[in-house]
Amino acid sequence: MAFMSTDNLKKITMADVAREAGVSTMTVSRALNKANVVSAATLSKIQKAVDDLGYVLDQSAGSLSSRKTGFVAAIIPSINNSNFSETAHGITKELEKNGLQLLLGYTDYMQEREEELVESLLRRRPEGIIVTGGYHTDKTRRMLHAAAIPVVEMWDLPKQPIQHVVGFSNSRAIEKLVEHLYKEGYRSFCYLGGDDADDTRGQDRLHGYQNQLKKYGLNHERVVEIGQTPLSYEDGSRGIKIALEKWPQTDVIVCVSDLMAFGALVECQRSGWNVPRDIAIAGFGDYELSRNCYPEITTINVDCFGIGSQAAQIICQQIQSHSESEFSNKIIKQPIHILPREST
Amino acid sequence: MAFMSTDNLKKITMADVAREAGVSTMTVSRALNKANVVSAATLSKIQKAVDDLGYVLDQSAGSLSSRKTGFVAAIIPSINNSNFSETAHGITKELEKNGLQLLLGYTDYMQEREEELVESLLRRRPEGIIVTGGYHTDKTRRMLHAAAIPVVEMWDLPKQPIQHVVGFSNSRAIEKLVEHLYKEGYRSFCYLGGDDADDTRGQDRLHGYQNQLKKYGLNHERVVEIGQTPLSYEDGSRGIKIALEKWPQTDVIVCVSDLMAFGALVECQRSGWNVPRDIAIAGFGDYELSRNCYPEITTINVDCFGIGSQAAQIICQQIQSHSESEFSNKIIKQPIHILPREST
DNA sequence: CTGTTAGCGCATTCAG
DNA sequence: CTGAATGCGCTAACAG
Repeated sequence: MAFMSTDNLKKITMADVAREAGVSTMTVSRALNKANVVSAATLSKIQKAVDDLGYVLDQSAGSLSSRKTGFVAAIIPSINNSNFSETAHGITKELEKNGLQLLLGYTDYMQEREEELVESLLRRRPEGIIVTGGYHTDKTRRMLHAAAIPVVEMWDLPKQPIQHVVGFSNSRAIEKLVEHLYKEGYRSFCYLGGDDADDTRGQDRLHGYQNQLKKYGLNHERVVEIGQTPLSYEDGSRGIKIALEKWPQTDVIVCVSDLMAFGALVECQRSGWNVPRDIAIAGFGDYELSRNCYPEITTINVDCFGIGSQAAQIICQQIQSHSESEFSNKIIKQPIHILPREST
Repeated sequence: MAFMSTDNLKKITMADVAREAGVSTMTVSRALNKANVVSAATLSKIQKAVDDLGYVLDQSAGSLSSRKTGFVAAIIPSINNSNFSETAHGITKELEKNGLQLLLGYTDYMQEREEELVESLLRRRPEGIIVTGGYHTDKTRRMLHAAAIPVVEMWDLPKQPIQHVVGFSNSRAIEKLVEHLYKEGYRSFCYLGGDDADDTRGQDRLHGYQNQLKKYGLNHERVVEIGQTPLSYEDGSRGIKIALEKWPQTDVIVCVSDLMAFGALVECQRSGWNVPRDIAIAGFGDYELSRNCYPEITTINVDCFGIGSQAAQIICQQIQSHSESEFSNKIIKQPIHILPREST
């Protein structure tokens, strides 16, 4: 590639393009915004000018004028090795179709960070916002309300939804899993989860576990709480050792996530315990991993990608039909599927 | 929570806050931008007005005026279950410290999407941009140059860097791995990779593999190319079956990624082949998984998080010391570590 | 189909 | 430490 000159460093504006093409800036604006309201002749003149000058539209100026930023904000706990990355993918895909750009914020599982993230994202004037879970501070709720934009809560079924919801009941999911395992004949249960009070979805899952066992009159107190979110393999490995030392009669271990379940499974392989003969293991989340390990892990499937794309769809609809629609709040309950596999 | 009234739906601007606090908008602006140049008395008046009105600063207007958007753009292939999510995390963390917001774009491993992504991100007037790899179309290069902002290429060592680089040689990494395996005594190699010509880093890895084997005068033609990026477990499982059918004498399989390696490992477990006794397996990327499975997978470590945070650091430095610095391009070569583990 | 006028909501710059 | 005037680069609204 030839040496690139450092000349045209001064910013090129729409006015430059207009002058070059011999039209007004308004015509350039129309041409560039794909409004098919410009004659073919002028369009090509403008195209040429744009190419010659290397002009790129300045949306930050445009959105000030049009009061449409084209941003949608989303807040998720983490993007690493978690179900939420699938959700982020789903959101992005859907927004892309509508020409919207995602502004992503991570809390790193620190609930208290949500408030500041919401504020800093709101400064960008997104046209909609997606948040994870149903637990928010009062100030957060106030800010979201004042923003007067579509809000979607996802990954849970909040008791007091802000507006729209795309989620499922984490406790109900585990109840169904326990029910399934009970029917399979398991009676001596143990639970592996995190020790993080902030992880509200984790807490909900534990409650679901305990509720269901109480219904059966079974011992629901064999619970190992170990590790901070994001929980991972090591926590599962450490957890199962503790569990089986304390309660060697356990025949099935329910894990708060597939990652923990896999860690537990690997620990069994190392220790020469046969899964599921000696001990059965179940997880949560239907990670790609859990259907691609040996033995495959019994788990609960939730449509992570679908949660994201549906949440984004709601935002897009609300933006287009700019109805105030206080009365059309959508509560979308995602289906949950128990996937019995080799590990139980 | 009490019923929320739908009244103050009209946008609240800085002028409203100024009126409420009995000062000029300029003073409000200074107070809110943390410039400690406002008297304590007026500051608290402004704070009160902001709280009462629920005002949130409008950065999209501010950045037009100040010519600083506070955005940094980054383009990565994918965020799902890949090393790049760690890199995105590293970028975000570093930008956060500097009060910058990441604008993320995914190519989904489609090289041709980079061009349109660059253009749409540049419309947002980011103050810097980070791209993955060193292969870009001419138009992309032109746009990046014309943008006159800091550019970092990462995850590779381009022959013709645009500006700054944070990366490593993918081919050199595999050469080192093959060298290690050779010293361990392996002589009958096989390679498992994708069949995607677009995956330039994958191609580089294959070349490294073949180069090193040529040096040893060993057969370098046992290559199974299967699956599109992002390669995953299934590709590894299918690949190792094909490989061992064709070349049963193979004693070590080198995989383009840990995910494929794990898929291959699981296939061995299912088929009752002992790893590493019957067949050894090595991967690439040092995924958390590969040190938490059984047997642990020999792999190549690259500091994914560090690549991201260093790339972001360079951007931040360049933004602050707004030097044109055509001559201070940083080429940061990341270290590569071979991690011998149980699978070889 | 195209141009003109006005202004989006802030921060820069210069005065006080 | 505070205020007034001005304009960032673009698009809405209207007129032709």
